[in-house]
Amino acid sequence: MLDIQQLRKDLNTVVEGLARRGFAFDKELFMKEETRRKELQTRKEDLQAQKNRLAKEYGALMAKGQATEAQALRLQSTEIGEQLADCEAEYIAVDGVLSGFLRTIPNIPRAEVPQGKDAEENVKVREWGTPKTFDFVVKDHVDIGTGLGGLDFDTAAKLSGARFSVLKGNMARLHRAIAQFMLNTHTMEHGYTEVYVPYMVSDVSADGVSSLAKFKEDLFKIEGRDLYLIPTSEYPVTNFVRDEILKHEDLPLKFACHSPCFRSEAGSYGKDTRGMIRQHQFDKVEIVQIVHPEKSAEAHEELVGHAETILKKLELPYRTMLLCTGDMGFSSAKTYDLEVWLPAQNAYREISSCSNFEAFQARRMMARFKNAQGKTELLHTLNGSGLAVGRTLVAILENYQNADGSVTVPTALVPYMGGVSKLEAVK
RNA sequence: GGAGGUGUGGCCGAGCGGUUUAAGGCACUGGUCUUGAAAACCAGCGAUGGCGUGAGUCAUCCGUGAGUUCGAAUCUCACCGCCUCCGCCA
Repeated sequence: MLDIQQLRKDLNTVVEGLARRGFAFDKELFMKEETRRKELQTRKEDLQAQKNRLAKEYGALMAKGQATEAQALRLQSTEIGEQLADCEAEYIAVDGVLSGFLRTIPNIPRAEVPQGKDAEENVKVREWGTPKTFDFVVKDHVDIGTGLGGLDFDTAAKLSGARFSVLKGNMARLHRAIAQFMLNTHTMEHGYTEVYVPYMVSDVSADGVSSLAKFKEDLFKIEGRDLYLIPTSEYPVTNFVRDEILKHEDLPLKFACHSPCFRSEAGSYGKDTRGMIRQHQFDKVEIVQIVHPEKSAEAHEELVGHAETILKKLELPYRTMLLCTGDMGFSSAKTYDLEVWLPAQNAYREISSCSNFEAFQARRMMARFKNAQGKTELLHTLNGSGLAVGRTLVAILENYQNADGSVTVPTALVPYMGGVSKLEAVK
């Protein structure tokens, strides 16, 4: 959510900022509703003040036994009460429209975010590793995984339909090893606190991190309950600080969380239908930081570095992309995507997305802290995938495949595999 | 699922129809004292929004929402959370 004060004082800057990401802000609607809202609020408060005064005077008169005089005040109060009821009803209606409108406006991109309309215009900021050359025809992760008997999409389809997978044997173990390895790296080397969280959140929590009104369709909802399956553990974890006022000396908060993620993938029909790239359910290790507003830009770079460390340790070639204004998510002010090399696709594919939301989420969820001067201020929130577990598995299968169909386990993961250094056919 | 209890500021906790402008304490901030610190003492100290250059001022907020009343933290109803006991169960 944007700052209403800024909208009032500096509307044009906001409108221009939003235009950069292709969002047309309805200036007229906003000004009309906002003017009306302010009028109604002033009137409402004035009536309330009158009513408060009359009630007090009434009490004083009754205490003195002047019942007749008191009676007159009571009539007056009733009359004001009626006016107040009308005014209040209108205020609630206007305020509802306005705050509903405000909550569907995306964040303003930071100045250094390149202008662009879609992923085509993202900017590469760095590249790490060199894609390996193979002296045989490379297979994609589906052929490799099913060939070894470790990936089973047919059984998954029987159980649950499309976009699910079943893992077996050392393939399942490797999947678990990847998550363990990531979690250990972030907690033991990067200073994050491990958390375990609910995989369902309330509508209020969901609306704290993004716009529930806008993105309801992307989530799975629990029937008959106001609960949603989380599309990422950003949802529960960032909400730790909702409606809180933290102490500045407790900042930054850094959390790492391994969880499954559930996405309806509405609107991506026909996209990445093969394999594990795009699933209704996948695991992810998320890293979240809650920081002082002056530190968020710095924290963002650090957090991207933490995600990159995982790819480096796994020796997977990747590149770091700065998303252009048109490709950023709703709540983000700046986003870096990490793209890992997939030999079978002969392309880099997204494996992590690291965003700085600045005060956007904090304002939605009233996440604040007391600064050194004792004033309450909004926090800044950031998060990133560190990394998507399923896609990491895909990248390992493809990059570490051997001519005989086996897959070498990356050195960093061997200890997590109980010493197993190669995936062979599952019996 | 059944029975009972409970929800008040950053935290603890009093208040159960009208100077509540939410007591008191802890924590925090400033000051006095001290070589320094602690202790003690003095003072300050909630959130959100409106108006005002400003000192200020007004409104709202005691789990949430409705209601009763001239007036609600306080009374009524519904919902939600938490706690205790019983039942069931991984």
